[in-house]
Amino acid sequence: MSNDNYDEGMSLRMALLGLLTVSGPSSGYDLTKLFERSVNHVWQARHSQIYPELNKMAAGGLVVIEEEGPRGRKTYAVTEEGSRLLREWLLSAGPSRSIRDELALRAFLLPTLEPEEAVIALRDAARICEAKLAELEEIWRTKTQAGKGNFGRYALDLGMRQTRMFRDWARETAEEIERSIRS
Amino acid sequence: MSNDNYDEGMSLRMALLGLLTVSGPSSGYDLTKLFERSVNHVWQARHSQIYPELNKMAAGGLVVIEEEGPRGRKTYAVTEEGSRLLREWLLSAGPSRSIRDELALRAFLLPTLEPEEAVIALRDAARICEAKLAELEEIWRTKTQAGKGNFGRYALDLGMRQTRMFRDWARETAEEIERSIRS
DNA sequence: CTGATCATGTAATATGTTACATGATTGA
DNA sequence: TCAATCATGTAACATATTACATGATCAG
Repeated sequence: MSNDNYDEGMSLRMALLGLLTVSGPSSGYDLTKLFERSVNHVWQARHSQIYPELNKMAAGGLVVIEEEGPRGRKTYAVTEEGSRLLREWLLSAGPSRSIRDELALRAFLLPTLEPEEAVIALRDAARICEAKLAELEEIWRTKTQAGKGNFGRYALDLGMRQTRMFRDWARETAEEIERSIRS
Repeated sequence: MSNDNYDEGMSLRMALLGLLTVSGPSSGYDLTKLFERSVNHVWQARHSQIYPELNKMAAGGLVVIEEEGPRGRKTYAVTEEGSRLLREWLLSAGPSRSIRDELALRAFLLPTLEPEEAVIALRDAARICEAKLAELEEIWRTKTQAGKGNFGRYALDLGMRQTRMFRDWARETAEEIERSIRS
């Protein structure tokens, strides 16, 4: 039951399987923090969503409780079946774009503002990106020093590219609008 | 009640206010189609979500039923209050990135595959981007020809940049993995 | 012994998808 | 007349956020 032929919402499940695959057996608590530090740039999930999902996954045989630790800590590990499911999902491409990007939506609605105000909002956005980028670059430095493998590195690279791209768009669009104000 | 101090989920509301602002008074049916043809690239909503939301918005005084037409058709228009709310939302920046991007998530999880398979999936992703890019560029051409104003144009530009960025990332990452396979 | 962090969960509510349901109008 | 499209809605379910709730362990 739950989600077997319901392809949406598979994402959280896959994200968890992926994190478990790479980081090895982990608790829901670990996974919550891993989520925040890694996948978070493209997908969010809180502990209140992660814990029940792990229970469902365990019930479905995608993961097993490998060990029980100190304060009720449960360490999960991916099973053969979980591994197979993740692999299949990753290889089944499909041009299915399920995107929800609030920042892009804001961008989309920007032209409903007066040009002067749109410029202010765009400069704001660019400034936020700049800060974000500095943060990501700092992580990049610490990450490439320690030989922590490539997981997260590709995604981090993607995150930095994305942030740069958005910053540039915001700047250039602001300039374009300013030009059109003056003319 | 409903969502007043609940900042998530404000997005659908804002998208509808934005579309109404730009396209003028429209019905739920119109808005559903407008959604599909425009905002859809960054945010999705079905009619089953749009109709109830419009009713809530009308109850909250953000829109009014301006006219009732042929088959129960109701034409909504933005009120002063709705207009003000949209403007405030757009000007309240905040580094709040609420993103759910399935494609990026897949990318993130790629390193869990065998290198050879990851390369295949990356090439696949790049190919999909290429197709999407061609599609967006076609829209760009028809849009910049007809003087339909700047609505959608900034967002379309952003969409194209995003797609290009992702395609390049996929390609370059594929190449990097291939190099590491050979060594 | 005390505050920070580890660790797991549930409840209430909001958001989003699929499927179901109905009927009017238009154009061929 | 009949198929396509216009037009609105609800019901059941899945997904996600916020807040509530509890207690163990560790470091100073």
